Amino acid sequence: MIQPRMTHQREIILQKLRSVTTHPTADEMYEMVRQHLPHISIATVYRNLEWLANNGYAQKIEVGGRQKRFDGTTQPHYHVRCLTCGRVDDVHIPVAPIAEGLKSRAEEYTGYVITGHSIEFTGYCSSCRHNKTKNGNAYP
Amino acid sequence: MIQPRMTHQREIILQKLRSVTTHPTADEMYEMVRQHLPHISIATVYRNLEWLANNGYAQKIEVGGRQKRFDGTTQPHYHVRCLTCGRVDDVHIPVAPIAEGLKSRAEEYTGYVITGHSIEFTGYCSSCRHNKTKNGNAYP
DNA sequence: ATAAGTGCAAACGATTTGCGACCGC
DNA sequence: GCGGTCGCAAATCGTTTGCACTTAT
Repeated sequence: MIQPRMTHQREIILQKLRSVTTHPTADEMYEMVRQHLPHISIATVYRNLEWLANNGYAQKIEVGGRQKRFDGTTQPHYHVRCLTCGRVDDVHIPVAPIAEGLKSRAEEYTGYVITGHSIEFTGYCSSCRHNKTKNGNAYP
Repeated sequence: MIQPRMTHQREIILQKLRSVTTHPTADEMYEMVRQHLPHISIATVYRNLEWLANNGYAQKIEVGGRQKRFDGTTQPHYHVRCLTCGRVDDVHIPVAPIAEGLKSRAEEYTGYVITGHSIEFTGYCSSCRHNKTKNGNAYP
């Protein structure tokens, strides 16, 4: 039986994650947390983000792009990702009614037992539309 | 101005990709193509899959899991991923009517210009439900 | 006191890149 | 022949892991 501990590092990581509405990557979290805990290791950040996600304190979101992102919110919702700058924002469309319709249809068509779904929108955020200074499209 | 060439490697890669209904990862493609071109390099496979995706011959699909997958089909559709074995199948739900409703609502809520969306279902495929021999849940 | 958690550095898996040789057009 | 493409090996990027040391309970 595991006996989880609320360490100082874990506490700060969760607090920082909840303090933002963005969806930071592990290394963005590392930079944020380092301001309070300068000696923290990137491995500790990864381990704790994983732990927080597995224990219902946060969610790990696997959207397009190379890095995984983390979300301090636990209720289900959808995401938009900017194709220019890579930022990920929430889409506050009600999930439940959509989910019902999709789930049953998907089960019929595929023979899977469906346990979840996610929707990722892609497009251009307002700030990227304004500064047309293309940044090399780092996030295709 | 670029002058793309249909090299032997590119041709075989596309042909192999179109010959399957699965959604192979780059290294699965490498193994498949190697049966015909034993000296091909994994780098060539990556470069060509990227090229095919960027030039409308295939799509790169970025679902959960560590590796990206490729799809020889270019018309839009959704995917299901098995949480046990990691396989990805198509979900033949009509995309257009769903897309319209979602797109406009997402734009309203976020201020993004939405250019696309993808839906990924997760669940358990029929063969994984039958062999309950858990394989360590390699694909969370 | 004990086992969960840490920091560090090294290992890892997936993908990308630099470069000289090669081959479609 | 020119320039796009190849194969190879090395480099890079994000993430995970082994290990000796801390620390919360």
